[in-house]
Amino acid sequence: MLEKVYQDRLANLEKIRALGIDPYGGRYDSAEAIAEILARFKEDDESQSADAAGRVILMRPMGKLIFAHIRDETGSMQICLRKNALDEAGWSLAGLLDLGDIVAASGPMIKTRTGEITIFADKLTLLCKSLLPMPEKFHGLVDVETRYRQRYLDLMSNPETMEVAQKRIAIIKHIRDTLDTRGFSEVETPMMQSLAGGAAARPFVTHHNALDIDLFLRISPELYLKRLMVGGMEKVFEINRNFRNEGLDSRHNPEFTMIELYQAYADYNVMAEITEELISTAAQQVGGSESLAFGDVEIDYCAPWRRATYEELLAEHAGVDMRDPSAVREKARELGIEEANKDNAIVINDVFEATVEQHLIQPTFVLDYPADLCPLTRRKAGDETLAERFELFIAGMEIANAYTELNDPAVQETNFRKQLAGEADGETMRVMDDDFVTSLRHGMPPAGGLGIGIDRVVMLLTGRTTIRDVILFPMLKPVVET
RNA sequence: GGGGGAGUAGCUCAACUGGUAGAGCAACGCCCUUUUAAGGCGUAGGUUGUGGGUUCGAGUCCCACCUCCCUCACCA
Repeated sequence: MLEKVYQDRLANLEKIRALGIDPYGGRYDSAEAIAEILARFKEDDESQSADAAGRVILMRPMGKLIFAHIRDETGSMQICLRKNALDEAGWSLAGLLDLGDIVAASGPMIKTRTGEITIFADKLTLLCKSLLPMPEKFHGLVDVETRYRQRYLDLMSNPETMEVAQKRIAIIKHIRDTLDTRGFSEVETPMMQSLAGGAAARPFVTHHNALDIDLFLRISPELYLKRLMVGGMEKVFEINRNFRNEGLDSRHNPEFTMIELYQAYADYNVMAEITEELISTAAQQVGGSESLAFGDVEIDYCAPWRRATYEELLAEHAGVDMRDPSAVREKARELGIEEANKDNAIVINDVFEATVEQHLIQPTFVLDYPADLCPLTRRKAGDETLAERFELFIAGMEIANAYTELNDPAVQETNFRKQLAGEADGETMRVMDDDFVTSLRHGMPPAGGLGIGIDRVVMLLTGRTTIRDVILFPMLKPVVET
């Protein structure tokens, strides 16, 4: 059947060629964005005209008159093709159009008696013949697998998919603009690293043939951005992909987009303010409100957000004092968490993840993590057991992570060497990076650093509860030919 | 990786307790100059994800495999 449609359309393509028309079009400069055409339309003015280009998404042929809807990136509108108004080749072409073809139509623009703004074309230009059928015109494309595997079909037939993609673009642009205003510079650091540092995650491994060395796709840009701080760059950020060789689900994709930023002479409190500003203003601008639905909850992005310490939250939700290891271990056993061969910090964190995170629905900064969990973070002044770190949770998801950066090379070296019992293999943050320690010995200014998961922010601000809806080409298993 | 669910025409979906696989849209032919998912008449379109099995008979029941979704674990 598909083969028959294809053959029919190929036949139409040859008929179009026989009319002397190139079925694959060419440069076309005169089209105006459909949203702009519709916006400038004036009621009761019959002297208007317009020129629009887009994909044919609906067609209603009625003898010597064809109504069609075309859609461009900005919207869709009706065009009308009439035998009387077109030249002979133009009318022949109109008869050979299929759904999915890309055309341009220009001519007078008036409102029909049913109230629809319509271009009554006196010129029809074929810009590209489509040889395969569009998804169903009313229901669009529903099959999730096809939506992900053939995203172009999803984009062309489901306007909300295009809308999410545009909002993602707008959010990232908003972040860049805001940071530019604050005096930050965007930099690029290695995606391929000989040591996978800066985070705790299993890396992807690849091989460089000429050097005959294994390399890791980065799990974090952190240690490179800090080297730039040592070099004298005071406000830097990078928006790029990180790669983590772990499970896939509705909140995790193996490659995901992070922004990391560093500001000299700042601390984690400054990072919290920046985080609030970036996300709350993005909610306003892109989501249209500071209160947005996510699943069945309503998130209020109006700053300032709740700030609570790790210790307070653990007491509130787990009912234990994190400074009392035996109480924490007892709670862990109660929760069914294996604790026997793990260090205290690991057990505390397991209990925290099991009891607290799911309750952090409204934006919440979790402050002051146990220092042992944070090898790259400065200890808190006045309490060496805590680190000046926050994580931001929204809708139970970790959205951001920030430190007052550790710039003491001796402490950094010690932390790199200290492997905590109970950390999963290959998922420690304590990878010895001698060159990084050397850089700290040259002196890194005190600084605040921040990482924000862009995909998850886009999820929140577009109300999408699966990460695959905000990544245009999410990871899927390749189709196996059988 | 564990548990649960799904896969039927190009698309969106039906098919009772195992009994001749259907509809709408799209396609093809004819009619139609103001339609709005246009309408009317007609035509064509299927290895029911793949491979086995049970049965007189399998889309339906059983086994294995593939892919996707949900969920748990890991993780941001």
